[in-house]
Order: sequence, then C-alpha cells, then structure tokens
Amino acid sequence: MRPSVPGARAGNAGGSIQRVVAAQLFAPSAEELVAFLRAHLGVAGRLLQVGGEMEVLYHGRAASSADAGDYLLLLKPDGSLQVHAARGIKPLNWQPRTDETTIEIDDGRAVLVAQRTSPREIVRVTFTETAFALALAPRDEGGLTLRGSEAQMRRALARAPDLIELGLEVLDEELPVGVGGIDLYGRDVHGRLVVVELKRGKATHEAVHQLERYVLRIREETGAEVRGILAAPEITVPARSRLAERALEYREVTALPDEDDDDVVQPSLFDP
Amino acid sequence: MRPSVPGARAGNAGGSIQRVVAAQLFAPSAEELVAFLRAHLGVAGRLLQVGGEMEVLYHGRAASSADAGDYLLLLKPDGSLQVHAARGIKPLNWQPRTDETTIEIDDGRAVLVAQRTSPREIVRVTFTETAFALALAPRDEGGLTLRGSEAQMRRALARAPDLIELGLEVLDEELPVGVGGIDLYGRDVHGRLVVVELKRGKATHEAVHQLERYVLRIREETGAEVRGILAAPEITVPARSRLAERALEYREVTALPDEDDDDVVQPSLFDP
DNA sequence: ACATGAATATTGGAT
DNA sequence: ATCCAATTTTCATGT
Repeated sequence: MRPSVPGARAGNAGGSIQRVVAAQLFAPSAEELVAFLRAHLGVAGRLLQVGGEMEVLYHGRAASSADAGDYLLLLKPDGSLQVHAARGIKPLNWQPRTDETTIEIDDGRAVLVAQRTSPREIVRVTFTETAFALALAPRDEGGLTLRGSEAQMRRALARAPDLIELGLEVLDEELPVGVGGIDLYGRDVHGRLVVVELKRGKATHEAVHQLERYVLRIREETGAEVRGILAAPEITVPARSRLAERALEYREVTALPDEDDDDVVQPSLFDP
Repeated sequence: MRPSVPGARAGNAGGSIQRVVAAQLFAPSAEELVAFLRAHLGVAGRLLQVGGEMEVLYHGRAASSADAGDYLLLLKPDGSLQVHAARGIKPLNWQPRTDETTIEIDDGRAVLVAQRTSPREIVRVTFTETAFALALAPRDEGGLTLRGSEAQMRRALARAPDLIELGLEVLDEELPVGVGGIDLYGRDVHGRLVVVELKRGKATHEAVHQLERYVLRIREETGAEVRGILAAPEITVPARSRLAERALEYREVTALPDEDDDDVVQPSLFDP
C-alpha cells in the first residue's frame, strides 16, 4: 500500500515516476536551487518547474513588473517560459521563445534571466522563497486531432455547397484577392457570382467589413453582379444590421455537428 | 544543511513548503489519485497539478482528442483548467472557467470531467499513468504593473500631441464614431481635422482599413477636410502602400521608451 | 448578457 | 524574414 497524503515517498521511486519526475527539491536554499536549475537546464527534454514566492520583471515588446508573490514558473524544453498566478488561463508573464537562460545568485537570491534576441526581450525572475522545484522528463506526446476549425468548415462546405444554398457551385477556395483571400468563391443557380465569408464563431461587424471589401473588389474586377454571403453559426445584432444595409446576406451554418451526427457541417434550419 | 537532489524530504517540512505545497503524491494508483483530487478540489484556494500520461477529450466550441501522452494538468482555484504539453505557451487543451468538476474511477482509471454551462463545454481527462500530483496553496499575489499598452500610449500622446505633429491639438480620446472609437481626434496647425489611429505594435492593413473608415465617416459628418494619421512603431510594406494610395499618413511613435529614458512615448525621428 | 477591441497575443501557413 | 488570418483565442471594459 502506497502512502497517500502527504506524499512521504523519497526521490526516485519505481515505476513511471523516475521516467517523468527526473528530480525534485523542496524548500531549497538559493544555492541549491541554482545548482538544481543549472543541472537540469543543460539536459535536453527537461520541463522545469519552480513554485513559491518570486518577483518577475519583463522588458521587451512591453514592460512589466510583478511584485513578490506566490507563482508557478514553467520552463519547457523548447525554451518557452511562463509564470502562472492562481487565476486565469493566461500566464502573468511569459516568453514564447528564449535564446539564452542563465541562473545566478544575486544578493543572496537565486535569479533566473531568460533572454530572446528577436525581438530583444528579457524576463528576470527573482526567487524570494522557493517551496519546490521539479525537473520533469516528459516522454512522447500523443497526437492531437481537432474538429470544428474554420478550415474544416470550408472544406466541408466546398464539398457540399448546397448547405449554403441550393445549386451553389464552388469555383475556388481561399481565392486570393488583393490582400487576404475569399473563403469560398462561386456561382449561384442564376449564374451570379457569389463571395462567401466564413466564421466558425459568432460573426461580428469585422466579418461584414471583410465580406464587403471582397464583394466590392470582385464587382470592380468583373463588372458583374456579385452577391456576398456571410456564413456563420451566429451573428451579432449590429453586424446583422450592417449586412442588411449593404444588401449582403447571412446564412446559418454550424462548425460542429450534433454529438450524434457524423457530418461536420449542419444544414441551415432556414433552407427552403 | 538541506538535502539537494533528489529531494528526499518528507511531506511536510518546515518553512514555506507546507504553506505552498499542501500535499504531494508520487506514482499514485487510480484510487489514490481520485482520493487526493477529491480531497483538494473541495478546499478553496488550492492549485492542483497532475503530471504523467493522460488522454484528453474536449467538446464545446470545437472538439478535440489528444491520444495518451505525457502532459501536465493544472487546475487553478478559479476553476480554470489547462493541459500543457512539452512545447509552446498555449496549452494543448484548456478551459477558462468550469462550473463543475468531478473525478471518478472509470474502467480502473481515474477520470476527471470538467464542465462549463455557457457555452456548453466539457473536458475529460483520463489518467493512464500518473507520475505525481501536487496540491499547492498559493498565498497572496503581488501587484502587476504594465507599461507600453496602447492605452498608455494614447494618454501620453494626448498630453503631448507634438510627438505626433507640431501644433496638433487633441480634442478627444476614444471618440465614438459609428462602431468603435477614434483613438485620438484633433485639429492640426492649419485648422484641419485630424483622425489618429494608434497601434502599439507593427501596423497592418487592418489598421489602415480602420483609419480609412473613421476618416470617411468624419468627412461625411463634417463635410470638412479630414487628415488621417496612423501612428505606430512599425508598419508593414503593404499597409504603407495602401496608406499612400489613400493619401493617409504614417507617423512613427514607439510604445516604450528607451531603458534610460522616462518618457512613455518617444518623438518620431522624422519630426521637423 | 452582449458587443467591442487590445494583447508582450500565439500559432501555423504562404510567399 | 515578412505578411496574413485563425484561434476552443483570453481578457478587460462599457452598455
């Protein structure tokens, strides 16, 4: 029978633990923390963690300063760094990539400095009271599959354009026009050109602007009649108004099927 | 003298550790993990962590499935959840808020289900081989101050509009016009109306579109001559071209001062 | 609750 | 390297 709470197990137990938890350290001194981090920063694949009281300074695209508080620092093997507070998805401070990370003693405290060259940025973490440090050695990751992206929606609608409108013929996906691209470009049952702007979430006035720009551009280029359709699962009230003012259209399509359905895109409830 | 690597210290050592590390568990069985998580999920302020092999399913705004792999799960006291892989700032899976979190044994494995009501979302984590679990009790956070935001830039430029152009008089900040607002609205030394669009980073064609919309709107409303200025530290080449085509202007301003300077906004290098 | 826009956005793709 | 658009964007703010 294994001990449970609190874990009284020593450093390297058997089983998976020594493969994932490479090393651990509780309530270290500044010197111990520095030695620990230096040792493991040099090992490829290590995910390091430090928990406890720390101060964080950042200077780069912006600049920030976090007073001493209890945070959780993660240093991933790809050089990314994040400092988490007790709330929210987003870290308090972070760095997507770092080119150089050093750990030194400064004024009796362990100080980690992570720098990036382009753009020139620096994060400086001063550990004022460390509760623990962990060195993890994650093994392989599993694959990730995502459904319901806009790209999937677009491909599904290109295969089944009747879900947007009966008789719609799709001529192009991601058709480049000036800057950016038209999600779906085609011709309706009466031969009129159709520009379709897709959104996987609630469409806002920005999506209407995008559609408007594309429609005007195609009208200029072809001189023909061009319809514009905004296809999304939802639309904000102001966006709906603006659409109506410009004689553009809205079509309801959902990015995800119901859980008991296999299709990626559902037909609109309002199709004739 | 404290022990260093690997930490052979038992669960509740003295000092800060028992205040931050409430409990720990290494290589637990499914039952032990369930008991641990249940016990600590009920305690306010606990930040829970589970490391090891797990599968993650998500269904909500989109849907995703991550095969078994070594990940790190964070459950914060505010109900947010994130599953981190070894790379990147962003979690593999996450949930900004959860309304209900349960932990059960299913087919011999510990399974955590976190649900959110609005929008209806669910994250299901199946622990296939747990290396460790930690219950942290973070104490107070320090304050965070940030410099270099667009709002700061705007306030600084409103106080010192000469940094944009000599003689510029600012009449309004965040002036609502249709949808959205004009960052800075004023009058130049010749009495012409001026619309200023600010960006704290590199300005793209979207910023030009925004400026264009505002300028056209103000021209319509006033019938007067209206200048449009895009103020940013950088601008993309296509955005610069589009500006020129529309007879709009670019002014270089930086969001952050040099490190040895106290001003928030630097004057343009090209000012007369 | 809804709408809006900033963000140290991050990330992936195309050129 | 640059530019662009999506993102389960998240987040703060105003209405």
